[in-house]
Amino acid sequence: MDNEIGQEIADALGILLKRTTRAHLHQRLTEGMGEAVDDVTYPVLSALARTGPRSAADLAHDVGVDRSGVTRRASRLETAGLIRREPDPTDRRAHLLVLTEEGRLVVAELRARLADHITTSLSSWPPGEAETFARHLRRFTAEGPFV
Amino acid sequence: MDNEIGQEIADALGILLKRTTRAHLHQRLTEGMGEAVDDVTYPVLSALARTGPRSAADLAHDVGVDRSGVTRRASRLETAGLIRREPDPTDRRAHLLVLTEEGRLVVAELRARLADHITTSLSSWPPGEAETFARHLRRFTAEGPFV
DNA sequence: TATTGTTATACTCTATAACTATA
DNA sequence: TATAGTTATAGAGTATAACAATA
Repeated sequence: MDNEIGQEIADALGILLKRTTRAHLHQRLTEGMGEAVDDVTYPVLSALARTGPRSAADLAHDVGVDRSGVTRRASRLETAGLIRREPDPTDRRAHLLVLTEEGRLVVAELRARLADHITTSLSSWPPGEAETFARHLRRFTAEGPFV
Repeated sequence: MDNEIGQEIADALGILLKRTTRAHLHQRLTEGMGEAVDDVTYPVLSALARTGPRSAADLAHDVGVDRSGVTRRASRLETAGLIRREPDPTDRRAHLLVLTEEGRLVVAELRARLADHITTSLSSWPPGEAETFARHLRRFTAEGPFV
């Protein structure tokens, strides 16, 4: 057997996927953004920022919950003023979830903080290796064992 | 700003850390191992296999829950016959959680399946790049933004 | 006094199943 | 019929706070 590499990656993923990882990271990075922004609601904001206005059913797969879960998260975000619901002009059953201006600012700020945080943690790496790692990690998530 | 790399890694992590990732992966890999083995209880088994018998309070940090959480998971695993509780000879307040023979077999099998699964998904990578990625990922989890 | 394992409690988040409105 | 958003419900998992036993 030659599974050393697989084993090494599996062990590292075990640490990354610990339940507390997301929560701790977000807790540290969401300072001053209000209670509505946490590791549960951020994927909704992030997906809207990445792809533009979407319906709840459409977002469900990206976020990793079903449409009732998207509805609940959207309601929290709407109350906080970070998104708004608009009727879908092409389908009167559906609503589009749209980032408000404040929502856009929050996403931009949190994305910047997260990227900064990661960049800082890579600052001691040899030149070029961080780039290589980023490329590999992207490929791994795109075609890796989770797909 | 030169946060392209940080941003790229952040986006990839967003996919990796999706709530459903762990659950789906485990669901696919725990075929035939009984109901007690899932993404919630596996970290307990895995930590015991890695470090030997431990107390619940001692395991809590590794697993990412508090000691009451370890107790609950341990009770499920004990009922399933995968671990047993033994008195700690050095501290009569504590119990050591110990893998049974069946527990050892389950961990070994699941570790092998996981490593195989990852190795397979990397089989199309250029020679040497998987090794590089594994090394980078280990370093990233050891000293990265989560520490 | 402090820490151990355990349990009861309250809380959060989830999927499922309903419901109404529209395709 | 099927799918949209929403809501009530039940289930799983958690942290917190208690408890008795031991350090």
